[in-house]
Amino acid sequence: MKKLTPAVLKQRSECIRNFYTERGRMPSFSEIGGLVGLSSKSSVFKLIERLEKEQSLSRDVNGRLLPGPMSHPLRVLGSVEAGFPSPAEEELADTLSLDDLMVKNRQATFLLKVSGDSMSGVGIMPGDMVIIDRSLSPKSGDIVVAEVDGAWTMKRLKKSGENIVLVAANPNYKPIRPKNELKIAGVVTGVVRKYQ
Amino acid sequence: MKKLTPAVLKQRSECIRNFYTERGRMPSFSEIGGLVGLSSKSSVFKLIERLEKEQSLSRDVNGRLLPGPMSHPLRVLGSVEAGFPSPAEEELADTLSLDDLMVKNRQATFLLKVSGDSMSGVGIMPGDMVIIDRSLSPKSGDIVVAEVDGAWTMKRLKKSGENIVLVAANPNYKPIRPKNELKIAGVVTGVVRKYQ
DNA sequence: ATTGACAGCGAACGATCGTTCTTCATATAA
DNA sequence: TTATATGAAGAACGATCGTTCGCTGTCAAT
Repeated sequence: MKKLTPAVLKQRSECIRNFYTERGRMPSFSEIGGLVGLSSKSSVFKLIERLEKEQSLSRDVNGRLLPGPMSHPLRVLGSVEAGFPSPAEEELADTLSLDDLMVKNRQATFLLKVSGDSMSGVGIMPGDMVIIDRSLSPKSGDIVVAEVDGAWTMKRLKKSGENIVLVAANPNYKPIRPKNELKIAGVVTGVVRKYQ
Repeated sequence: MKKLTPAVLKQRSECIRNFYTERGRMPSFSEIGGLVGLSSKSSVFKLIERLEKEQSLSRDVNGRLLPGPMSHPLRVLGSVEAGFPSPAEEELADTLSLDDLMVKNRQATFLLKVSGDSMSGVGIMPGDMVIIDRSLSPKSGDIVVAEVDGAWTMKRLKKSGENIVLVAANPNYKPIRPKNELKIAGVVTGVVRKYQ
């Protein structure tokens, strides 16, 4: 048999990962055999042993398979101006999942697409999606989604004593002082934007 | 025994869902028993049958458990100015995972923290994280991370024939015309920002 | 040509899986 | 009261799981 190249190993690892993202669970050894083209479970067993050593796979406390170190890993590197990392540095870097990073309380969280440029001054552009947490109590300085006098807007909340003002981050918009009621739907905890 | 109230049913369902989000896989029947406090697998079996009918759980083609309809759900709602949705609308809305939304090719993707305000004109602020895909071939108009004449920067790429220019989105920065070499590390496919 | 390492196959093992059945206790209805 | 429905327990089942062992064949170095 030919040598098992890293390329082949990676391809097989991706087969397994694809199964996980598509089906929401890890495949069994027999299923992995079918995915990568191995008719013996023991061959799969050896494959898994390898992938474990390479950290592209891990196991539960109970010995069950898990995708990657945990959850959906994304490499996090340094800052742009600090220089670009070498492959060696990458291996040391932390990994995380966007979901875990951005969402604390999944039950109370949802996404909202932004239209209008009232917050473009702080980098929230039309077309962006904002992550909103309903469970947080809004503090002064937070960006909130609120219903003021019948209309829904996204603005920055400013409290000074009893005085409450909603301020846009664009000088073209005037601060709003709610006359009657102010219903705050949630606090903006993050922004995501997708190019292409 | 007392009647099995919908509240209890929901609580047990959430126990299972929590296990999934924490551990990345569905629990076995015995494990579910431990989670919700049932010492018999057959009791768990009946519980699962119920949850299946209530659509709060589903099964594989192979009969394996799946969390809910599918994947890590995040509600996606309409745009801010279109008005805020009622609870009824929420249930109909699509759900998605941030990871699936933002990352196509996980192997070639990583995150980079932005420092400097050279791209603040397009809403990429200092402290934001950009999602970079190494596998994409940079096209004119893309925002790229590149090494020009020894220094790493994030700029917008402009090609016109053989002419290549890197343009900042901040008028304080002058366009860069790479003299010697231009190494493009990857294309920015998204931006995420986290408040608090 | 001989050797050794490696990739894969196939059989067999105990363990655990999900399922079914029977039994028991209790709450509700007649 | 008695009767019935319901929730849970427990035993037993075949099926599948992950694991181990021994074997074959091929590539590469000696």
